[in-house]
Amino acid sequence: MHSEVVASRSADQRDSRESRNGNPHLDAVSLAIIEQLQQDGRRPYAAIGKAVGLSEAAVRQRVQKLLDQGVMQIVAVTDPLTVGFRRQAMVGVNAEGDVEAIADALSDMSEVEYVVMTAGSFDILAEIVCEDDDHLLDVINKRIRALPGVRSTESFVYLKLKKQTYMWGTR
Amino acid sequence: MHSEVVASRSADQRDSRESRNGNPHLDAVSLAIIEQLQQDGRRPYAAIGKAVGLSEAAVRQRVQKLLDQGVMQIVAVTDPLTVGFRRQAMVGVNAEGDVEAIADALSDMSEVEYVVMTAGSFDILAEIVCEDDDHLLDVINKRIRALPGVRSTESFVYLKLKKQTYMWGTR
DNA sequence: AACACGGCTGCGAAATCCGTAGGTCTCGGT
DNA sequence: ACCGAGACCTACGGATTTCGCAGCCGTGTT
Repeated sequence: MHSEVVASRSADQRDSRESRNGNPHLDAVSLAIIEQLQQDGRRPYAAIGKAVGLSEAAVRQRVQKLLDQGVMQIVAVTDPLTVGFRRQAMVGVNAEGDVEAIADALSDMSEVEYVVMTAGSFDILAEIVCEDDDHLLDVINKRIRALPGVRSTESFVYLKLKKQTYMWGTR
Repeated sequence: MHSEVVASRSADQRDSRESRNGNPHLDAVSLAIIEQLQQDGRRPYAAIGKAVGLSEAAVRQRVQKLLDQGVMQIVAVTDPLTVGFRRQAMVGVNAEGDVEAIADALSDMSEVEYVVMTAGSFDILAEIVCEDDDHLLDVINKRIRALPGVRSTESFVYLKLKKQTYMWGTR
């Protein structure tokens, strides 16, 4: 049937401290719960409990804790194209000075979906979601390049999205 | 209070065909429903109904349809770091020949979270999620560079994730 | 030993979900 | 003009789920 996760109780309870990097530690059962919710964010607690070998209430408490801790969130994700956003691009940014401040400024823009500081020939990568070419042009040229400290940018306009998963932790 | 979406009934019902690009058309009410679920994927239908001005059953039917059509999915998303993936990178790929086939090959790799074909100095951008440096190195050098048609790659190792939203359609 | 703490179970009440029947409006065919 | 099909909504009762809480059990501390 569905692979039960049998976890010795005592082992579970020992594992509920923080690991050294300050992140909450996740045991096998919590990972299994996350996997269930990655398949269907609305799956009932009782069904999850049956799959991972826990009571409904226990699953509910764990899920609530994972949400509170910010380990996961349960959200609707959409295909941008069907929601009316026809132009997307990844923008590589070269910056000088306070790079993190620039990353914060990018994060404040609503058209910017994703910001990450990187090592390599770009200091920052930012994903932009726009309604049309004019909108995209405006964001890149007028707003991003105008930020103080931005030395140069390079844009990669999306032609075709091939894969997009939310399956972290499910391998 | 919370901004009600008042939609003239007749206008709604007219709007439920396919738009010319084959994508299901979304009216204001469906967008409002999506917004609600982007804030909390488990929000009860009745609460959503109150917010968007529809009955519980109507919301339920719309949500089901949006899921069936693939317009959205309700899933748990996690912070990769807390789930044990410590190294991430964006890889830009230059390719020759059948670029789409290469993108497909990348998509088949479980470590590859995100693949997009682009215009610009890279043909493909791929996001890699790995457990450690060895794993990352292995994926990039042994598996990606080994693909026939891959001319060159450039990697951007993630230093700090600054923003990651799932708020498409919410502006 | 006693106690605090974290985590699990069990249970009853409240809230939610689900299927379905029935109404309205629009469009298309006869 | 009329009728039927289809899309979408509301209403409603029964099944299911969620929720809060009391109680229990290991573990670690004093």
